[in-house]
Amino acid sequence: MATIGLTPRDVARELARRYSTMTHDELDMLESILVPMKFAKGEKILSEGETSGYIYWIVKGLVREYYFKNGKEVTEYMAVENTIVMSIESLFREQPTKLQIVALEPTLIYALPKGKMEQTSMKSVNIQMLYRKILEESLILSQIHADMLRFETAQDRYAKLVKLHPQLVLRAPLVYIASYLQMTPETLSRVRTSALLDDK
Amino acid sequence: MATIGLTPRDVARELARRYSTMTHDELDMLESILVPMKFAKGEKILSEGETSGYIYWIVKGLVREYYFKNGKEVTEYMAVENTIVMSIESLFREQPTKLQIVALEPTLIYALPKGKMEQTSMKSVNIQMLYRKILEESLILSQIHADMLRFETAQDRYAKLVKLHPQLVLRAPLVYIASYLQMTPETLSRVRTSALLDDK
DNA sequence: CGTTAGTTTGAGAGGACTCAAAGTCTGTGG
DNA sequence: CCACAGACTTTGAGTCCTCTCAAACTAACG
Repeated sequence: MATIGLTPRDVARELARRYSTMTHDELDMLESILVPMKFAKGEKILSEGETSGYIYWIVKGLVREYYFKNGKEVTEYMAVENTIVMSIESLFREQPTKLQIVALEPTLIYALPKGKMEQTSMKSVNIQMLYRKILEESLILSQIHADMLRFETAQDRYAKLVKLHPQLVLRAPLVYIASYLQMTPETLSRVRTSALLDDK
Repeated sequence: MATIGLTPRDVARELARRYSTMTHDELDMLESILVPMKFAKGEKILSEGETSGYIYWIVKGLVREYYFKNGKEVTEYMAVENTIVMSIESLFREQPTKLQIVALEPTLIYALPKGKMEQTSMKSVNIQMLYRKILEESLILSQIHADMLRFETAQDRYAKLVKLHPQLVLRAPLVYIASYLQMTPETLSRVRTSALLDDK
């Protein structure tokens, strides 16, 4: 399999393309702080109680973020390649995480250490911008997610997810999609079969 | 009525205290970019279609952020004094806002112009930090809000709001609290009366 | 002090939940 | 390479929470 797009340099370029613009020197800086990480299917990326210091950029794979609520697992977020995951509360308040992150597929991540991002932000305006844009985009995404869940039937929520994140729907197990969409697995199963019927 | 805490200087100090630390020069800079705004009850702070350039810091009053979904008003957010409101998508993507902001009480705001915040961030590390912390805090709040709405009964959601934002519950009209909590006004009304009975 | 916005109460319908059980898939070890 | 175990998905039946629609009531504002 080709590895194009998977070297640290490629990743730095991709981040720059998406969130900022950069000189060669800045690309060098960014590249130098990236931390590559590999996870097998089912492996924990972040475990409960750890304090996270990273923003995770997913290069390849599928990842699930979840926590326990009233004794039940709740899927807070799922992400495929070319997106960002982080344990917001842990990262920014520097406290142990309640959110856990697992790989649902073999996953390659380049992690941005928060501390180094802050330091580097002081030296480079474009890296400062990169960091800020990442935060801004995360805010926008969290709003879009909230909107998807607001005042909609189970049917509509599922339809919207299919439109917004088709990859996710195709690759993630039903149970997790269900809890991401705030419904029981049984309901999602029924929604899916009736959605199929509607298509005809 | 006393005006302590309401001068630009006081506001700059309060922002510094909450989100960063600052030298006198930096306080001067911050103070110089603050834009005071006054709104009467019912007045629009941001109207549909405008492109917002501000982060609003509420010094006094109560504010509601809402949009239309399937022809109905949905309350996205409400905020009292010493909190921040902004139209995230409009501000960061520089596009016309779908979110509108209205004052539910006479409201005093000091607005932080995004452009100037960015410029000033390049001159001052602490203002850079202030800006970043504001974004980080907003992310955390949006998660806490999402958690409040997840997999809970109408009763529980209301109870949680009372705990998290008692001021809001006391001061905002029932209709808006209901739509903020994703339930109909009828349901909230019933929840409230039965909550009273439970207390005895 | 009337008019309108906001809140309460009632009755009925329906979507999503729970609990239960059967069926299917997947990966690991013999 | 097959078979079993555990994980995941589907199907069914019954219940309940929240919605909708309707109407009465109350409060706020000009």
